Amino acid sequence: MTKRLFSGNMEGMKQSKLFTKTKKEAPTDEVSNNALFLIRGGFIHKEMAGVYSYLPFGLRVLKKIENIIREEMDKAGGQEILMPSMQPKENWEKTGRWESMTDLYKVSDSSGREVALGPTHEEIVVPILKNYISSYKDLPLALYQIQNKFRMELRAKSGMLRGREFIMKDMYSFHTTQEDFENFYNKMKIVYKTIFERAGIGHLTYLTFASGGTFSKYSHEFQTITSAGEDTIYIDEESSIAVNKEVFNEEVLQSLGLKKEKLVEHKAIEVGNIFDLKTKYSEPFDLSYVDEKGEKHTILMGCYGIGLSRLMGTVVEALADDKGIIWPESIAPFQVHLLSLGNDDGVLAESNNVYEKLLKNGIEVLFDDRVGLSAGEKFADSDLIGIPYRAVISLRSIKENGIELKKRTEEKGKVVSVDELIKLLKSSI
RNA sequence: CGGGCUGUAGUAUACCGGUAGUACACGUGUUUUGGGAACACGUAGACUGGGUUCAAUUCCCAGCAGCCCGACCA
Repeated sequence: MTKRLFSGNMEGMKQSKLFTKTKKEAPTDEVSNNALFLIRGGFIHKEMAGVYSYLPFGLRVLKKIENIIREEMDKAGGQEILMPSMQPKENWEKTGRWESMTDLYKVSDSSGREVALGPTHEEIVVPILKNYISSYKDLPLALYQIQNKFRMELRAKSGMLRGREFIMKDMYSFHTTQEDFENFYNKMKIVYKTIFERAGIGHLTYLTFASGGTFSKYSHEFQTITSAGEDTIYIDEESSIAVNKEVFNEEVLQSLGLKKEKLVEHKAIEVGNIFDLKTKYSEPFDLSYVDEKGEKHTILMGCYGIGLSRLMGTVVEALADDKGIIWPESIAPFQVHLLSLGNDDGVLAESNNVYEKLLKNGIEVLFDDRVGLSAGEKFADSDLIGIPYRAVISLRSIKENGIELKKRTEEKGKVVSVDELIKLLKSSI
């Protein structure tokens, strides 16, 4: 089932009309593979260190990631909301984080009023709920949003992996008992695993034990193997779990039942995390409920984050080859890249026919209808952009009575009919 | 935030104390068309401020910005 990203006829796009262009030269102010490919392919544009605009391709990928996450959050019982980036200083003073959080962006206007640019939203979501939650009957509850976050990283780096403004899904859950919380927390582990599988990096992503947890001594991270990663983790393939270097010691391994000699060291990037917040944020705002007996209790909380922009960069890092990006079908900007080769009128007419046919069948297609370009240039662009399937129409393919179809990961393609192509693409998602 | 390096066209680069050159991209035209075509013509550039100098894009200083290493990263 294909989810429509946009209304109207935006399922397809003609490259001759697209305002972005691919770049042959790599920019010198980026080093990381994800930023280099995403910028060269026209997915993103760098505004300043750690801050990027999303261009049409990049936005499409982002929307697809967003849809996967939204579906899974909704399935897990989450209710979607959208909270502001500008946040009152008083809320942050109440939790002590106006002073303690060193990477908090504080901005002031000409009247001298100071506000925070949200790096996370406990300070907002908790006061909201004070207006609505007062009984045990209102709980449990889980709210989430997909929204821009701000963090004053002293050193933004690695392209989309560590930005100052980035896009994150943050969910907050609210519970009456520790048991209820733990059930939900454990459910979220499975939900997260599903999300990373659907995003195409499930095979590289591990539930990782890290420092910072409260109820179980650990916090849980989801780490994806990539050499561009900032963390070092030790993976036990058999149980499919990992231990972050920060808590890697004999005592921890023993408590997790892991054998040191079976663990393999990898560089990895944290694509998601889940936290037990206990009453850390409900307490300062006195977010509480009354139970069946009329007794008042402070609400227990958990929080669950996934960096969407980081996930996008991670997929590029983890799956690209030396020619460019290799998108998983689930989050590729388009399902198929249709290339029209040569300037023959018959080829152009046939390409247009096929393009229209694909659109009518609800297939998302990027159509390289540009004239005057060499075949090599179109192939190189196609490899860089990384759409899973490439369909070529040329004098040669017409002579062979079909379309040359090749996966991005394959060396050689095969000739198929339009109907076979449609059938394949309809079933692939 | 400490240390280092770097700022020349949309991008990537060259040379230079005295008129800034090239490639990609872009525009016009002709040829070409299965792995980043060719030619011709054209558009477009020295981060900001101060100093030295007859003269600064070039040398010096400061600021700003970018990158790298480190620290930091609920």
